[in-house]
Amino acid sequence: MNPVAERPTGGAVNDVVIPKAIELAWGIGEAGTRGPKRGMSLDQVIDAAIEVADAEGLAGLSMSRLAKQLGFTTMSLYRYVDSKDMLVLLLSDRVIGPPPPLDPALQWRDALDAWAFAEFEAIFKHPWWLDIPLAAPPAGPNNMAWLEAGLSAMGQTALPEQAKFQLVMNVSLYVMSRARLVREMMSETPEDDANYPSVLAKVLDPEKFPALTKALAAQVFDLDETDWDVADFRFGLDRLLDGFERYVESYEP
Amino acid sequence: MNPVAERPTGGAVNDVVIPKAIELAWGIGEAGTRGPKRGMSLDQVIDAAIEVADAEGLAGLSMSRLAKQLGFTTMSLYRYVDSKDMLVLLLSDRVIGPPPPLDPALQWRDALDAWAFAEFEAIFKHPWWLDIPLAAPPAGPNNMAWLEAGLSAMGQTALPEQAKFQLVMNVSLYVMSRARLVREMMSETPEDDANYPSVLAKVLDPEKFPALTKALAAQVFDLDETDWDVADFRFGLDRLLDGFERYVESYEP
DNA sequence: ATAATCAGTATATAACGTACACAGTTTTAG
DNA sequence: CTAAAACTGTGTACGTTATATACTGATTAT
Repeated sequence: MNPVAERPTGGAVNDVVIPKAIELAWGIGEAGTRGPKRGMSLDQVIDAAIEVADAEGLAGLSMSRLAKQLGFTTMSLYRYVDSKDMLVLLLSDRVIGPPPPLDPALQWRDALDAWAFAEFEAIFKHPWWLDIPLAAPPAGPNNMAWLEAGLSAMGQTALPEQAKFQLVMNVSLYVMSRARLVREMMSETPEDDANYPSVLAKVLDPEKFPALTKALAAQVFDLDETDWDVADFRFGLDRLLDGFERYVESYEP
Repeated sequence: MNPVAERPTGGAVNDVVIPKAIELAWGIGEAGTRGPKRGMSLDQVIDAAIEVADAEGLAGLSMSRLAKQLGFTTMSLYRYVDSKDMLVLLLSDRVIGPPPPLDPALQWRDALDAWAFAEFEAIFKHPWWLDIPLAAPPAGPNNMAWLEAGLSAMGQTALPEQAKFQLVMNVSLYVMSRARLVREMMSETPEDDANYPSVLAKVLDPEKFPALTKALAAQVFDLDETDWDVADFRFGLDRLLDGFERYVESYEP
């Protein structure tokens, strides 16, 4: 009845049970010395998974496909990871990578702005990242580093911690939402693109949808311009940060 | 070589091919008169799918599970729908329902605010809606009605249509992101909830994550308060609309 | 030396979406 | 009025998926 041996999963420090996935993400796995040497490392598995997803999307990433990539059998992967969900959780932190260093001389608004653009770009290095269903609040080292960078951008302000956190989070949510939109646009065939406004025009009754019809007539849904996406990302981010600015000013009279 | 008969899928009006899914969403399916009467209707299928998803989540909605609900065989469903993806697409419009009527006397900010809260509440009537992967830009009647309502809320302003659309869209994206967050919080066991901050505390090196450590010490991640979610939703929305206000004012000197 | 622990493999299972062929029903064309 | 065409729901079958389980063999601690 050893209470330590009794613990079902994960390691524990000072009565706090750390989920196994988080342990693995931070590399706090106690080695385990007996038995044969491993044929690969968890890092290799994760990196190979990223290769597969880069090539064939998240939907194309199956355990068997990944095993083939590594030259092992499907089931061998389960010696490194408890489940596919856990693998994806590790992926989601690894693939986003660390944030770029932020110039500490920047004012909070410029810093947050740069941070947002950096996240936007980081996402589009592996767009399938957006397909990962977020199950638990992120706790991997890269995710935490991004959060750290965002929070430190707000460090100059006199805001309470709660507010800093909320603002940073909201910027991140904005970036992810926008990235999703852009990805959606990209994934369409040019034919569909051209069709969308005309389909709407056919389907919408101008009497029931006057505002929409007006927007449609103003070619709101036509996205011929080359960098529709970045311009709109810029626009929305500026509005968002305008709102933040007003709030920050209310703390610096 | 009849060019009409040659068309592979969907109906067409004036050279614009309407995708079949959109036809079905708007109920523009030409009946098809020959053959036996149908045992059910597409609406019944969709409603049953909503029942299943309400009971067992989107992951629990399989074609066979849905068929059982309806008392038919799995394959019978494919007489109503080309694929599960198409069913889900129809679901995504049906389940969000129509927007509530907006008081036209409201100022744009109050109207948008009410609109955002209404969407927030609508989502939480069927939280699994958030799990639906958005494949194509939404074009169903309910989605369009929500968009119409949002745009008409901005109708009083002097903004160009593009800007109106962007602002409305950004509010909607904010609502969805926040809803995702709240859902994530809800889905956790109270035990995990309590653990998250302490796990972070164990894992984070205060030297490498000073800002995060400070936030952690300020109990930013402790969510004991009863309505944590609504308060933060309110907060972020206010900041967002503050930003909009500044922009709108720049058009009304 | 022997027992415990680990690695990778092989096999098997349940669930999934859906292609396909079929039998029965209703409407339309000749 | 008959026959063809179009449509319904069903049964069967296939390929994929994640993963449980039992195994063989390697390595190390006792």
